[in-house]
Amino acid sequence: MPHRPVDPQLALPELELEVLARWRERDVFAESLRRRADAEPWVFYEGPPTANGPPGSHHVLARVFKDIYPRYKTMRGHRVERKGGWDCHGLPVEIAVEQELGITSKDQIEAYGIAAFNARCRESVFAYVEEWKRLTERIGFWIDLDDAYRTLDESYIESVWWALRQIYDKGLLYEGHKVVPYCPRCGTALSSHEVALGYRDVTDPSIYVRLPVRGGAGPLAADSELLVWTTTPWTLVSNAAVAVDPEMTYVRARPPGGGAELVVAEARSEAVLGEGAEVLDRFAGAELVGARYEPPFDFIGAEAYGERGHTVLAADFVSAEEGTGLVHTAIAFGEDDYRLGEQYGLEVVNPVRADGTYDERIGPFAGRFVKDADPDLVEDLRARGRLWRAEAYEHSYPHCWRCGTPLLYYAKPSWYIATSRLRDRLLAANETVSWHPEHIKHGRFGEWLRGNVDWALSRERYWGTPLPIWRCPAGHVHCVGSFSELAELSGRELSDHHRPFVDDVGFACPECGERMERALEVIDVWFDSGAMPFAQYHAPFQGEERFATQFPADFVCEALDQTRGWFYSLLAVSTLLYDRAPYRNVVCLGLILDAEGQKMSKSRGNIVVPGDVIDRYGADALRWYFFTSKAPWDGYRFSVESVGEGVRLFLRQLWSTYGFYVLYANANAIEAEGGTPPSSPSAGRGPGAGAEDAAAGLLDRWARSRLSATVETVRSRLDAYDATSAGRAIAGFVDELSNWYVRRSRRRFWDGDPAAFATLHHCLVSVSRLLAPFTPFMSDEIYDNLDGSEPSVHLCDFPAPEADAHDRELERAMAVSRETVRLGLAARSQAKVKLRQPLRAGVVVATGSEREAIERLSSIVAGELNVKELRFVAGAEELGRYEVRPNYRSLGPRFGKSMPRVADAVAALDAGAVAEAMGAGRPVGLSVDGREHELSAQDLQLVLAPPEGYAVEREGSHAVALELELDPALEREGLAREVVHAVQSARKAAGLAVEDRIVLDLGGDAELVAAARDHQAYVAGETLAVELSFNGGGTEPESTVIDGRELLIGLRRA
RNA sequence: GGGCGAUUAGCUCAGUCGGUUAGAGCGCUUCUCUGAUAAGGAAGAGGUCCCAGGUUCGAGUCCUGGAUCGCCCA
Repeated sequence: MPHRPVDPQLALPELELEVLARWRERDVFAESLRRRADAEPWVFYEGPPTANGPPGSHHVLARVFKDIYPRYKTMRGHRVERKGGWDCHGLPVEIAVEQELGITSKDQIEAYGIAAFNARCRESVFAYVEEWKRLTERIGFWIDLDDAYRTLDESYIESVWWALRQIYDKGLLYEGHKVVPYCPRCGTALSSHEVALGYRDVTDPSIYVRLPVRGGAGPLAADSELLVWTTTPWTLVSNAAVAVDPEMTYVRARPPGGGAELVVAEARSEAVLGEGAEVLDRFAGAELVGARYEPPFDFIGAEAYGERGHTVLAADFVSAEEGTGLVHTAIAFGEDDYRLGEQYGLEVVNPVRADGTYDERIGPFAGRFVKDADPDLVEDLRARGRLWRAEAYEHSYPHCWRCGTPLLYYAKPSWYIATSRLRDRLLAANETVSWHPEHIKHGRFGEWLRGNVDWALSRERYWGTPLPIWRCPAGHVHCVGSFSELAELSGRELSDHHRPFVDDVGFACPECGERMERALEVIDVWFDSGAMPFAQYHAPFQGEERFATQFPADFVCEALDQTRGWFYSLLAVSTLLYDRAPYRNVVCLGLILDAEGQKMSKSRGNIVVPGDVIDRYGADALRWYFFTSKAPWDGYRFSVESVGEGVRLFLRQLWSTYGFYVLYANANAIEAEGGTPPSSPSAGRGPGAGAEDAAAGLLDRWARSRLSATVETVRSRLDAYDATSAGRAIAGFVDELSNWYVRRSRRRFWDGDPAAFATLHHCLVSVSRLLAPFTPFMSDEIYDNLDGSEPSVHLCDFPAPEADAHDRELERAMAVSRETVRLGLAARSQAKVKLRQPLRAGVVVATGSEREAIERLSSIVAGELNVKELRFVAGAEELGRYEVRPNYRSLGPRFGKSMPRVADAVAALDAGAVAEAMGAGRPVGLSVDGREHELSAQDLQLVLAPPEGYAVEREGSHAVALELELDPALEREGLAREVVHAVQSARKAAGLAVEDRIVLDLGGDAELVAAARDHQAYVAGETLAVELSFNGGGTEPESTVIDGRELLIGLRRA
């Protein structure tokens, strides 16, 4: 047999394991790279995961999308290196290890020992690496994990040091203050990631504070008071300034109950002062700028902040949605405050100690925890008449996720990269990138870049790339750019540059000769991953040539949450070093939710384990689901069941079509053949085959044309990173192949028509190549069995459209014909006449090109409808009436507001006359509002009105009616078909193979037997009976009832 | 609180340049076809296209506001 028999019971998981074994045995992945060794590179970057936990469904999602495009591009002729990567550093790793060790603070880590702690971290990040490798292979993700980059490697760290030195040399690396969330109990700053864990709804005081101005100036009177709002009274002791929006309108108003004039934003006046405040003046915020006022507390004088202390400043963050439009500003305790202070040169004054208590400067409050002092501070304000109003305010506020202490926002020293100075360059680089979905580019990502602030690089942690900064007591700074440089300076060689080993390496300051010590921080892990384009090759120390061909990437792909993560860090590092984008195309994947739309989480217990899906439906099914069920960036409602549907619909349909081919190819001893089908499809058949053969040729041509069109679509969609549409186009073609081409060509396969085999073979092999990037397992199985001229489909080129195969005219004709069949079947169903009963004629209403199209394919239509002939009528008169409708698309723009009256006038036209005029190509006159207009054919649509008393189905401009009257000959033919059907069932029940010949004997109802006798040759031919007799069904007949008549069937293998 | 996205049949999703009768698959009911198919075909039931305004001759589609959900950020 030329082909392995195909098990109709598709067992994908088992099949895939066999294919995997074949890939290993034939070394297919490596071979696919070798064959493209000299081809033009197409560059993929792996965004490194951390293997300190098992891979989940979202990882599988990312990995299959990371797989499909490289496979596609490889087949299109590119060399696509696929170097894996592992992200090894960072706080999440440290936290996991802390949990393992049962410790919760930095003190405990240091007591445990940094070296030992980091050793645990090093182990932890590879804890699940074998599981990752297994799953990666199992889902068919081709990536080289044996040569993966690892961010903890010495070579990787050295490249990162080099990059930081470049940035330092450009003057973009500096130490500055940043307001960070800080836990006073744990004594450490928290990362944003940690802060996000600890938001809680709390009630804080919400107070309005009066700040009397010092001397009236501009619109202010001498006794005016500024009104500010805050929910953190404890920060009032270090009030440095008041911020206003210079563009906003403010008022000076006397509140309803009298008293001093208060200044608030006009928009907040009523809400804050109450109804009936007497407005004395209106002015822009700009006029307030520079005014001096008395601070809420006197503990710290204006001079401590500098020249502009306790004055009104213009700011861009003032809102009039809450508060008063005048914002209390404490430089040390807020992000906006701090920036404003920087902008106006205000000094940072922080009277709060590291443990969260006031220092001695705050007199009576010294030593108290700031949050606890809130009520007393408010009381103090009230006693001094400085409180306008106090309320309770409910909002979400961050707390330490470990100990529950409310976090304080503190200005702390930290190392920064001045990315904000490169904002325009970042934006320019972003312009060169093609984002999928597109809205990310100028939406989430673009907005983020526009709001770019300097990159806070340092972390007071342990497990990370050490910051290569050394300082001497005189404040000189040296940034080390390589290991050899450090060795030269210090005279020490390290085999591991992690903490703590690098910490005690010191050297003499090149400027002053004093000993330089390392700044103890490590760097943000995101910088690690952002450095991967060069660090993965240890460039520029090694691998510089490889880097040159592998930068920038053509393609990266991660989940949406990486916009501010890896997508940003890559772009930032690349822009800092090379002033260009590190990638050309980005695909952003959405989130995976459970079947109810809930986020998957361990606590909800709704995690879908990828292995479960794969064991049940296979990796191809899972991949197909991710690729085609929806646009990947919209996210998924994922469950084991949801994957099953795609299997049934598509993979089984393909498998069944493939199985059909193999079954009959083997039965007819058709050899595997690679090439295209013969140009003359009916070649080899006897003379005078006639219309049937012509139709067969048209079906073959149609299949090839649809294939070519599909190839074109798939290529253009994949080129646009739209796997969803591409996959759906393939599914559409497979459906047409199975439910139309094969269905209408079955007889030819039974008869062994080489043209049919060649066509289907060509289509299936092409589909296997189209599908290779999507479902690499099944496609390779089909390819291997049907073609096999290469060791794997993944070593083939991607199909190219065959320009000469594309016959749009034929495709249109087939579409109309299929529509006609649909109408005819509906008419049959309405008349309750079985399809096995032949009818004399189908009457088709169609004109012009539609009629020509159906006529051309009439034997196909007639065959499918089981009618002896197809007749055509041009007019509707015989079958129904026409209605005429306006074509809004063409008439709307022309008539505008008169359109409703045009529609009325069109409805009033005589449809018959319009049909006649249109048929003759004459314009149709129309009178609207007393004026005459001429309408052309394209302005009007003729629609068939529902007829009465016919078995007719209509839609749009054409319809099909069936002649239902039967004569005895037709009835007998119908019965003969029933007999054939019954015998076929009996064959199947007896377990015969499709090609088995039989000896058949029939008996039972006289009319059935007579019908079979009448059509003896037909019955014998259809059932492969080498002998047909009518002796009552033999000795042990099977009995079947057809329309109340008994048929006795006796059959045995010949 | 800010930014981004989503909301169309019981479920999962299409819906082109704004065009008047909004589709498919799954599921359900009834029928049908079958020398590949757990498939296919037909009919039926199933819709306030999230809500409210607006633009327009005409809005699922465009604009504004709101609701709900999700993500990112604060």
